[in-house]
Amino acid sequence: MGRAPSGRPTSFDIAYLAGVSQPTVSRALRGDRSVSAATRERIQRIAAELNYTVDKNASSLRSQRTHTIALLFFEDGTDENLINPFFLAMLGSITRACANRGLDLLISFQRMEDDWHTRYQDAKRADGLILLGYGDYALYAARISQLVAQGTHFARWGSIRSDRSGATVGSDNLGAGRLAGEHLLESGRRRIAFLGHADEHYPEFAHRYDGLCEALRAAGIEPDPALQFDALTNEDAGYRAASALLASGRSFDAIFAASDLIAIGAMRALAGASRRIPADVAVVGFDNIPSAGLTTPPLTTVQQDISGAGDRLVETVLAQIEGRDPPEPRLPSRLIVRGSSSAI
Amino acid sequence: MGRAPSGRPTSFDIAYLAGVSQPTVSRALRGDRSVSAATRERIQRIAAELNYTVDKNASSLRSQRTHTIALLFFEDGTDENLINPFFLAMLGSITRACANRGLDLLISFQRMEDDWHTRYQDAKRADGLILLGYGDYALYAARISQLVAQGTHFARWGSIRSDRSGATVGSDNLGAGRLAGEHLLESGRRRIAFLGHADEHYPEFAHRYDGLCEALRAAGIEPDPALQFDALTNEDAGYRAASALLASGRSFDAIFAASDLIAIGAMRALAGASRRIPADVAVVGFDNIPSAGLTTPPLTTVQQDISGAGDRLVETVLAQIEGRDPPEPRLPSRLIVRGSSSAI
DNA sequence: CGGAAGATTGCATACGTATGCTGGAAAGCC
DNA sequence: GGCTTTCCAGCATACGTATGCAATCTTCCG
Repeated sequence: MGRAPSGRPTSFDIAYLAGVSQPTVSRALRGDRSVSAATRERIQRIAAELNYTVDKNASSLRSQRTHTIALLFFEDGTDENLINPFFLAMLGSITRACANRGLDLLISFQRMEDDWHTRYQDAKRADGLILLGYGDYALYAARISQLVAQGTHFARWGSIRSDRSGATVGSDNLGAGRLAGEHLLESGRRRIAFLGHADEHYPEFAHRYDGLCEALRAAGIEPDPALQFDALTNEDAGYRAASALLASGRSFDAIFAASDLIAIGAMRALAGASRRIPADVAVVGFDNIPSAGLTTPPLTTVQQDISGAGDRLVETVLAQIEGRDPPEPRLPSRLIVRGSSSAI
Repeated sequence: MGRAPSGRPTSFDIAYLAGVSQPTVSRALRGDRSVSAATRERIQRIAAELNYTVDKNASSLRSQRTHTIALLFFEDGTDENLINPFFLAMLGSITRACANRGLDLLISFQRMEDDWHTRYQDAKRADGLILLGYGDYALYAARISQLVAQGTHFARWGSIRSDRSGATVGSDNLGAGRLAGEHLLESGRRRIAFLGHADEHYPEFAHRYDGLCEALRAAGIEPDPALQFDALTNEDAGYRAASALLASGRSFDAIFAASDLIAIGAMRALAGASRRIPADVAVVGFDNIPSAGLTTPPLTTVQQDISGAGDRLVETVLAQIEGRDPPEPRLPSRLIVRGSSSAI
């Protein structure tokens, strides 16, 4: 019945010591009911004594299940050394969600141009993928449909309205935009500028803008397209967008920025132009990054449900793998009111 | 010569199509010189056409090398949902270092109490470990020697003077503390308080304090132990430590905080007590987290060589795995001077 | 032209686990 | 008591790759 122990223990060693066959060990350790309780306990005890652990490689090879998820970040070239703080928070949440389910997490940063779409699941490294990244949506839309075509299990963080194919999980950006808009309207603002791209290349931002517009219209105000300025999600872009807004000469009494980093850049520009916040201009950001509480004045912002997001993303991937129905993909957000948007 | 292709391609399928044996395919794809250039190219072409990728599980099982490193974060209970920004930056750097070397990165957050010391390398999931975490050093010193005893390959981020066993990579905390001290002395400060633990439980902080003391003595000033206040690395602790300092009634004209988070908390306390920064009190932090540039006034701080750190950590683990000599473990830091510490 | 060295490739097998199938024993049923 | 059913465990094998060794073919040299 098997060979004697030697070196790092294998299931054969346990089998030898327990006086059973290797398959019985395998079954016992996975809690298979077809092993009697008595032998199961004996085997588990011996395994514990020997500090035995199942070899993941052998196990994955045989069962074709890795119990691992690969998390793929990507950013389009910019910010080589800095990671978007929002994604970092997300990373924490995803890690926890995986740990809770006994999954391992592989992590990798990708440039948009890499062939990330094939590397992990094909190499049997992971059972599924989670995709995370800002950037021009059009650039990876093609990759995504390729993933769908290949039958890759994946979930992605993004805007839900824009792609029905593939499993996308995301905040209710439309509702969140409306929330921000209503808050600014309630505090008496009427001319609300939006800093952030608002086209189909950046659907998340676009939906936030749409939500703002909805709130304005509901209050009987027709949105002014001239108050929308493009900005990608970093501080410099926010500074430039706000500078352009100031230079345009148009009057405005509030700024809704598509991200906190944009908002922070904008506040710098406003300070440079001696506009007082919130007296002259109210500012609302998006994401509630740690720095948001530290600006002067502290930044009012929209907080996404990050800890829910990790859970939802992991659950969505698992649902695909196991053929279950995916969970609700849309997550609520809430407004964090701070000093940058007090009433006039 | 092997069976015909079916389903996801294997090395047998490639072999069949190329009219060679499976071992030859394996050798060709790994660039083994013992395969003639002609066949190697033919095989590579066919493999590319079929979108073939080596099955990592099978490969790892056979070769006993995973080409994967496991990154283990841990924090002692506090901050369940927030991750220390410094470690996040580190994560980015480590990820990049792994990618550059073709390594995969497994990531996992651990509580100090878990049995992380056995889970990864024993299960053959990773060739080596990187350990990252603040917390009471005494708490995991035992685990670390256990790792060493087991022959686990690992590198850890920490303070170098305090443990010779195992491979520790870290900043030159002593030198960095001296740097901060000299800067404050040059700007005319004489009574410099230190906020952060300074005992053997937190060797990194202790060495920063030691560096400060060295600088003081070199300037002919005997350090006043009453100006040192314990603080763990978060904002609240900084606030409390600074409050205690203020309440002590002792005079001081500068604060050197063991981390930026502590510094930020301290600045809040100073503002509450109407002490002007830097006119009344200069403040220097440590880490240069993103928020450091956003405080009012912007925080002078010490920047560790994070991108070098990731590289060094990965290299140290690899050196152990491959039996090479480890690289120099000590990394230099530099001072980032901002508004919080201008001359009086 | 014989033999040795070198270059290529194939053969056999190992890595450690999981699982379909078979077989024997115990238990339940009429 | 003979039958079916249930429970438990073993046998055989597959997962896909990497590698020591033997075998073949070239080439080269005396």
